[in-house]
Amino acid sequence: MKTSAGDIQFFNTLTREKEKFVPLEKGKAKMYTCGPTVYDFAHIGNFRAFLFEDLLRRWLEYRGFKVTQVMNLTDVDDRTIDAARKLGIPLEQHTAQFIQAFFEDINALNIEKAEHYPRATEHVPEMVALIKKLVEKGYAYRGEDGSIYYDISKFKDYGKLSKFKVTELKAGARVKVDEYEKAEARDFALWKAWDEGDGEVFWETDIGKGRPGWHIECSAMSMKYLGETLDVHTGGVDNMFPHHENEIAQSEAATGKKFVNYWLHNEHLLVEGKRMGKRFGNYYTLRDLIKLGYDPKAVRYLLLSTHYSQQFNFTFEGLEAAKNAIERLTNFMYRLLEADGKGGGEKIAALMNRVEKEFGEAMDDDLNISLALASLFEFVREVNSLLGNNMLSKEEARGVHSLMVGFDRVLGVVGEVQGEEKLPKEAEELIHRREEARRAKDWKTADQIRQQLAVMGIIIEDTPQGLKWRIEKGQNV
RNA sequence: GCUGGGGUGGCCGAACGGUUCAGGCGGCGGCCUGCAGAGCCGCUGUAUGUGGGUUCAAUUCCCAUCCCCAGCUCCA
Repeated sequence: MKTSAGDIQFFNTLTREKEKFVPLEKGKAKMYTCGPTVYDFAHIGNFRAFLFEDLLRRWLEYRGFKVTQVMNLTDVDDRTIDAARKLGIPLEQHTAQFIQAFFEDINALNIEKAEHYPRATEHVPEMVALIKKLVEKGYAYRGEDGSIYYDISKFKDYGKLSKFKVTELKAGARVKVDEYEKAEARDFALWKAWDEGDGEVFWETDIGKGRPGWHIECSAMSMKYLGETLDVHTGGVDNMFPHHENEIAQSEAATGKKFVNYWLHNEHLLVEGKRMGKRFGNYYTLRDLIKLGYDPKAVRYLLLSTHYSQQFNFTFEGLEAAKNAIERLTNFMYRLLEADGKGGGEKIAALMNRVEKEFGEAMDDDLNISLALASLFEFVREVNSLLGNNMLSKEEARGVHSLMVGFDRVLGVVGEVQGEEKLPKEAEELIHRREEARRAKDWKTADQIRQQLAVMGIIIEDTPQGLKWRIEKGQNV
């Protein structure tokens, strides 16, 4: 059975084909994952992207790769400046609270930490250096307004990611020619000369007073932390053009090297069939959902359970289903801890081999999570059946448990399942009284006590092997 | 207009030329249980937008057609 890395395939936007993942350096994966623009709370559509990136990261780790992930925090751009201006507070003060909120949210969603979270405002010198290089090489020019633009006609491969033809863009009806003073409408700003709208937000640099354009931060920061060429770059489909296209243009023009080997793009989240977006007002933040009583883990499961390249329609019905699916997995983990049966021998070993193989092959195939989950649930059902027949020894159950923990290191939805929990004294007392009541067939008292314990967050179950209890997690939500 | 992604059972979602078209959720019934919970088993009537074609065989390939969604200068 194959459990080693080497067979992972990704759908590469650059080639529009599934390709075997071959890293630059054996056993290592360098990824640049698009992060948030911190002008407001991120919504769950944003989190779909971050969850996809998390799944990708976790899968590479599962396959033994040492991952170096960079996630940028865009803390200076038109929107952050506008938002701070409207509130009349300094830019840093405005973005700080949303950076903090962002980390709280990804923590709640059990998203693994990236190695680096570079902020645009802290990398202006790197960006300026890159822009200077592009000017020197003749890829950029200064416009009449003092801003510096990238001349895409100089970059032969422009459009290779999004498959747009430059000439068509030029003639495109929606190009806003008035927006900037550009020699050609399709050129984009590398450096924006200060104007009144920027207020206090500007840097005095060799290339003038102003601020960086949007795209340059990703080129500069990925180079700084990952080198001139990286393995994987991810982001939402909306960023494919122009953002990622421009990143390629900037980076490859500056270095003369290929910027990214594998481009992965996640599709959008829809709400009631329409794209979720801040400009449409039909969005939920994670905080909204938590306020409504939903577990962030359910949100995680829901957003993860559909392949990243599919548009996904968010519904509360789906969220409910996700919650129940996690519960099934969690219950399974508890049952494993309690198992103490005769032993299933060959059967359980075969089941474990199969699920490990199927789960792995599915995930290797461009993170086919649906198929991976299918094999996982099938496994759960079959092992549950063995458990029901008391056919699983303590030893075997422990083996299954650690296998499941391994899967959950990828999925991140179950979390710690503790066997040895402490029961409050009064609860112990109540359980004792209930047992007595049951022995006396005083069902009314027994049910009353069970209800009382439930209010305390303690779940009681009567099984053929005797009474079982556990403390309900997430009572606070 | 140009460039992409889709249309699969009550809902969500795999598979993509061939054993019964996974799996989850929901519903119903059964087993177990004092009841409940968990779990297991069964069922959820001919599920692949429509019309053609290729093929021994199509959800899967081809053609046509309808519908939905997205991108097209700063929205993940």
